[in-house]
Amino acid sequence: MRKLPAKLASQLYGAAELIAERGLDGTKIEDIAEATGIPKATIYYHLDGKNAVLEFLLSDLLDMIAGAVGVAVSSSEDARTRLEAAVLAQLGVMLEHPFLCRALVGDLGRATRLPELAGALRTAFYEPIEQLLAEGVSDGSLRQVADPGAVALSVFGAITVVGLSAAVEGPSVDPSTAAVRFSAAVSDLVLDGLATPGSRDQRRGEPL
Amino acid sequence: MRKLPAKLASQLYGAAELIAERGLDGTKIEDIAEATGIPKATIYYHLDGKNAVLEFLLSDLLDMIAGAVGVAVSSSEDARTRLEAAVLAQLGVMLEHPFLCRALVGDLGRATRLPELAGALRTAFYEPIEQLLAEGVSDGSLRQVADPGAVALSVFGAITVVGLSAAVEGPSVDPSTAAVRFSAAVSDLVLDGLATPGSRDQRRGEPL
DNA sequence: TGTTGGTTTGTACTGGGAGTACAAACTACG
DNA sequence: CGTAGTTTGTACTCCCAGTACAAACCAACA
Repeated sequence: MRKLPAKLASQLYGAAELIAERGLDGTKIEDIAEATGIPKATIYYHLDGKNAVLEFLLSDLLDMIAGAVGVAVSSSEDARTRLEAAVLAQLGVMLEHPFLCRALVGDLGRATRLPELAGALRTAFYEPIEQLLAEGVSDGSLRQVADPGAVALSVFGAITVVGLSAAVEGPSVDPSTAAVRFSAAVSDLVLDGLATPGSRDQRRGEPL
Repeated sequence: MRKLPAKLASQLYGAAELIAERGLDGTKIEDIAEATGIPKATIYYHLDGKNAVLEFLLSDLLDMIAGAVGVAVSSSEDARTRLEAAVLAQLGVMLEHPFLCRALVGDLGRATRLPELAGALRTAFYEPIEQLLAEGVSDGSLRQVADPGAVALSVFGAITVVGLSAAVEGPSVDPSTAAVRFSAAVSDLVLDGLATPGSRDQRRGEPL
């Protein structure tokens, strides 16, 4: 898979909506050719088939997410603040690209079975969070939990599902406003939890 | 799609691992026939094709989850406690059926495009939580949040992603122990949050 | 026992679409 | 011009889902 020329790359995005709508299987190569204006023969000249089309689109999305989150995470604030920033960054990118997100949900299975993508998925979504939780414990802005791995996974799940679900609901008029709204909800949950002060009865000994 | 006889139904589960491993597309009907011992012609006599196989398997999984969560939710405890029970119940079923879960992730797109399943998915996963959060506010065991819908979605995401990821990691030796462990982590996060007491600086005015 | 109606299964076929082969045209650069 | 990469149309091949159908099988029941 040689790196394909910028022009073709940009045309390929025209296929995202199609794939999002019908899934990769429901989308014929001919359809992609028609939607993008790139003839079938040319597609096959550059890419190794349908999967490669999806792989190209999704790895791009994952790069964007990883990039945005990376920036958010590397400020000099405390970990708690950076976590909020990371949540916002991830949701921002996701809402900015609803079709890619829908394609991702739709062919998640195939995506996880494509080795490159599986790794990129981890890098984009999961690792920054895991990292941040650890740093939060060090700098005292986040509390220690019993099972950091599982908790990081939960946080990752909370963010991602909100983002995907928003994408599936359909493109929003104003993605960045929506991102702010959703990220507030997620951060609220993840930082402060749902228990009322009165019902916080079984903490593991740290003072209230 | 007439209701298919119990014997065939049970045989069909033999296809779950196959589908989980390779995805529905990577699985030929002939493979399913071989794995289950049900000849292709018989499969087609009862089911409307490959999708129907998946649909059958998944709707069963979703029923199990909806059932277990339903039980957990309908005790007479306060909402907070029932939420914990629901988390445990959902993860319990998911870890009990890793192959079905993997098939679900793998063909999530197709699943959401199958109208019956999309509804069942919502019923099994999302609605009970949404309900519970509302009840928690009434009975005082959970706090009020600004955007209940988005928060419910986050909680749903946290649970589900943990479950799916555990399923993808491979079947565990002792599913119910694993379920307890994971549900503890999720409940811990969802109820108490990650902020340290010192950093709880921007709550919306409710007293600490 | 024969008859009827559903189920089971093997075999052979059809059709659609992914991917391939290939040659002709086009482009760029020396 | 010549050489090398790219673009594209056309015409394939091949695989596999789904269908057709007929023969067997298995009740129940008169």
